[in-house]
Amino acid sequence: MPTLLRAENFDFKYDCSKMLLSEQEILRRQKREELIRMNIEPYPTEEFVVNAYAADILKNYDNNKIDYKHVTMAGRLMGFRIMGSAAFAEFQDSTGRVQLYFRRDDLCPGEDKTLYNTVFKKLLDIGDIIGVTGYVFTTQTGEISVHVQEFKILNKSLRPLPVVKRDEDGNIHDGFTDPELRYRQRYVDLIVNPEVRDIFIKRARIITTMRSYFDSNSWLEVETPVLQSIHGGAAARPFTTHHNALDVGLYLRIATELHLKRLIVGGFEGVYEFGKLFRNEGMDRTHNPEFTTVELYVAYKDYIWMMKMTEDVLEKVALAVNGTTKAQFGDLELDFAGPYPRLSITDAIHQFTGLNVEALDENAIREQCRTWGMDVSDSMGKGKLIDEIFGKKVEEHIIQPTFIIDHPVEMSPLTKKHRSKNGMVERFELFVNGKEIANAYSELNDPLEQRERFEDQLKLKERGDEEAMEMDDDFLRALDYGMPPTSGIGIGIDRLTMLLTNNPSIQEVIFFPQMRPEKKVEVAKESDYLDAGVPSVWIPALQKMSIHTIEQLKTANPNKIFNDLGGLRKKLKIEEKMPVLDDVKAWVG
RNA sequence: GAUUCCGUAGCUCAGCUGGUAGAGCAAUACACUUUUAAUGUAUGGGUCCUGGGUUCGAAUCCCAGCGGGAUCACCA
Repeated sequence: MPTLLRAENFDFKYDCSKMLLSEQEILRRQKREELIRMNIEPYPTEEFVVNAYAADILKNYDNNKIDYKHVTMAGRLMGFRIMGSAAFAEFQDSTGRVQLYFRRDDLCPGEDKTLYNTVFKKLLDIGDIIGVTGYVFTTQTGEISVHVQEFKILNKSLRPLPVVKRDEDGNIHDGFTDPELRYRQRYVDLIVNPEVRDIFIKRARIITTMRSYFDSNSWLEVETPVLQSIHGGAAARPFTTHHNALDVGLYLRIATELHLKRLIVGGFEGVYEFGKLFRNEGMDRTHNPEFTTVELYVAYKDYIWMMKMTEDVLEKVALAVNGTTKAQFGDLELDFAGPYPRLSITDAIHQFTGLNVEALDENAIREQCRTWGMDVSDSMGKGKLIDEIFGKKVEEHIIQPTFIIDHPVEMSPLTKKHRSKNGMVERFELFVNGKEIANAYSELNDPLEQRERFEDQLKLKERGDEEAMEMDDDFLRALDYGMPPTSGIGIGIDRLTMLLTNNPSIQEVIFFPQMRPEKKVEVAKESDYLDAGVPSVWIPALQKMSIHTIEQLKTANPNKIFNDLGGLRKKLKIEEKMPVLDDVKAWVG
């Protein structure tokens, strides 16, 4: 064993990305080697058959002790309390944690106590994955535990996990909390922060609940292209990419709308798609460049029907996720039980600002905006101004689920004109907690009017509006054949998940939110130093001087290296006699 | 994109007006047969984000850069 503890093997100084290893990482690599020397495979290939899970044991053992006389489990070691010839360990599987009890003389009934004294006590670490066989019992202090009779290493972990401690009241003592580390290394976050798992389990439940609701109505789940030569269906800046074989530029989709409506033309009565959309815009706590929506289109319906559908499905989703239609969000209690209030955009403005935009002309509204200090230009029409006022003055006040309906036509190029309100369209947006989470229309299906609306968009594009839609001739061709009257809706899955899991940040509900790439500094290997002419005995001394790259070595002052070498030779107990100054100059080159 | 705060051991964080780099957990060694975040004793562990500058001397002050958080702008 003593050899194990000397971190002198240079092969273990770097990880796979050539970063320098910490003391603990080197030690774990040496433990791995030691296991191999003892003919214990640290990474076994064969299946390990499990017949019990932590959550099940904790829940059912007290009422059904017979069934837990012989359990086999697999999971990760999360902590040890060793006391001589007996020990407790924290064990975590996919369902939760249970305590393991190890006793030397049970594991090693004969003379040879190596399995307990060496393999268990010395060679296992927090983070290792093991399989255990034993029986469930209750300790004197009343904790349901598994008395381990056999264990098998399933994976030796080479990197120390953060150790998060929780006391009886659930207080966290050493949290793994740095958002950057948590998002970049979500796997670690998931291992040590169980509440993070719960968010994603709820997210999955939101999706499966919606899917089964849609399926129960015989609407068809479909998939449409992500790579598109024309991006449409929303106002947003797209990502661009390139297809080599066709040698054409392509966009990543910003919406699924136009393809789904083509499928309604094709004769499906209802189609829906869960999928990623990509928008090349700013990132913040409510925006990720790729995000998930579901869009649903149902023929022979209008937006009034769609409001009822929305209330119904969201109520079911909230119930499925939290067991109640109410959802706690910060200090707020949101209630997803329908029906939700319906407020026209103009009434909403009147209610929250006192301004009656319907009675005023464009100029009067623009003046009012300027008195409020809003940044508005003369090119903005009445519709755009109404939209701006709503965004600046009203949106944030709408907390409980509310349908904002009947938007100005300028802002809605794919929406049918309102059946009775001039200049308006049949559209609703569902606002919750001041944020839009769904957007729906009575879909525009008059091909000629749709062409005019696209042409209006092109004019905006010519004036520099990067978000304006492009003309989509194939979509218009489809409408020429005839699309039944249809209502469609898009729901933001990420934002809905935020609301139902009480998370103010979208990064918390996306496994791997977009981050700037990590910059890695490649550290020189032993051979790199040797190539530069440095004898291997002096390499640790150079590393101690913080010369970790050959570039650093080449730009260093040889006199300083020479001087420091003298001191480090003593400190590192290097027996070799000192090189001469000219040798050092040769290393630097 | 703008403003602002932060970056110190594997993790969470101290480190004041510049003077030899600290704690808890984790790790290592020894002791310990029922512990509940936390047994005892001892030990090891650092590119103080990077690069410049000021200074006799910089984790600390100044400048620039990199990364992240928050707020705002755009957007869903």
